[in-house]
Amino acid sequence: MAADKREHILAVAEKLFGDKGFDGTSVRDIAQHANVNLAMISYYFGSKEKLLEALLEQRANYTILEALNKDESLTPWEKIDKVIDFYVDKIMNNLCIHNIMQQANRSSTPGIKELTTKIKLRNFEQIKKIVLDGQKKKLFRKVDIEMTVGTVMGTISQVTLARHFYNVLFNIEDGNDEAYRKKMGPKLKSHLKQLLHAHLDIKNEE
Amino acid sequence: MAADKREHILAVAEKLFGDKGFDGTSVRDIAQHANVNLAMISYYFGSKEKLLEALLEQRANYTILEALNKDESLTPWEKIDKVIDFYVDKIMNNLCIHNIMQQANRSSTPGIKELTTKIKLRNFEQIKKIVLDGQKKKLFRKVDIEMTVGTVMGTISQVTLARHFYNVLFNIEDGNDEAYRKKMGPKLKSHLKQLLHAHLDIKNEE
DNA sequence: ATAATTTAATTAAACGTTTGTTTAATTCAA
DNA sequence: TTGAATTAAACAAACGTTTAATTAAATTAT
Repeated sequence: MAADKREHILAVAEKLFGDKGFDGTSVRDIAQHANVNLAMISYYFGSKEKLLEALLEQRANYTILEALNKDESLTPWEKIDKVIDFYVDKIMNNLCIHNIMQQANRSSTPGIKELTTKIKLRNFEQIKKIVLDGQKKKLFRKVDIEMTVGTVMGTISQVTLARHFYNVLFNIEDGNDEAYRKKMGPKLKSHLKQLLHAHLDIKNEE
Repeated sequence: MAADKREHILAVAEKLFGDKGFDGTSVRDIAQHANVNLAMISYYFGSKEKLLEALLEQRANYTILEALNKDESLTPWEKIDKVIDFYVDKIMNNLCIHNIMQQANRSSTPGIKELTTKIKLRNFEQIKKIVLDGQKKKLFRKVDIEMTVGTVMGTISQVTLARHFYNVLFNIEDGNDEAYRKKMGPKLKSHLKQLLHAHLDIKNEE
């Protein structure tokens, strides 16, 4: 069936782009790993670049944050914790696509650059709302919001990007996605929560 | 002269690898931008991979941290601030090589992978020492050291890797290195100091 | 329902470039 | 005059993409 094959190609491309980068992955690589004729990729997607665009557009449906922000029953503190849980899970379960997005900023076509920036901006705005709300309610102190969000995103990115470094640090087998998730996911969550609580708490205002 | 030419090729390669990635940069690209015959790159370095290795080995002389750590006159708090200043300056003034190191983890030869990991491990150990010392002196509270260092490295990396994102956020012209340094450097420093002070201060122990 | 016809999916082969690297000849400096 | 530096040209391999032919599926007509 056609739709299944398309999806399969996308899944294979995600893995390969994530592991070896866009430029480091050839169309023949993808075709071979997907057990698909080379020409099928041009047939379905038009080109290698378009394949990447299709991949990003399909995988970047970060709509849960908006929903979370509309939930009036949650306090800003609860929202912060939920955002961390959501983000860490999301990225730890999509290591490849996250790596692709981080790398997509260089070289690639302006369209892809703008697409990834748009996604990041949308997420940033949602977290910003939470922090502003917490400040209005006199729970959070004054902080540099842009940099605070950068710390959350950056800490998580660090764990997915410098993966080999953490494999060595924690004796995790290279390439074992499941073991990495299990070890680093909980570590990331509790660290980020503790960090943001100390950072944002109005009691720590200087 | 020979040594100068070698250095010039390294400088050009650094810029191009940093901008377009290792796989996205061709040997002909480098030769052309360096105004050097194509064959000179093989002649001087042996291969494209070896050129990258030479680049990393030359640029990764992070010895200042060790010196800083031996300075007994500084308190742990002062050391933290100095490490942040040092790191931010270092990376903001070497945006390209930092991007290269972040990307070098995928695809590339095991030798390069190990080299970048070794550098990161060395830096990690130095910061770890400072934190442990602060804890021994009852100034810092108990924290997850691996993740804390990850936050520092990750926040800085985020600012260099997601550069286009911050260009949009702060209305900085794309590609203007100097403007980026001037805007983001101070922001990074003051944010990280405030963040770590709240995070590490034993008074914020829960 | 079956045959005819049209559309979609799939293939192997070839296209022209670009890739990293090497060669063999030449120029330069010691 | 010897060895290093530099060059233009060529190398084979890999690249993304296209072509033209074939098979499978869907649609229409009988």
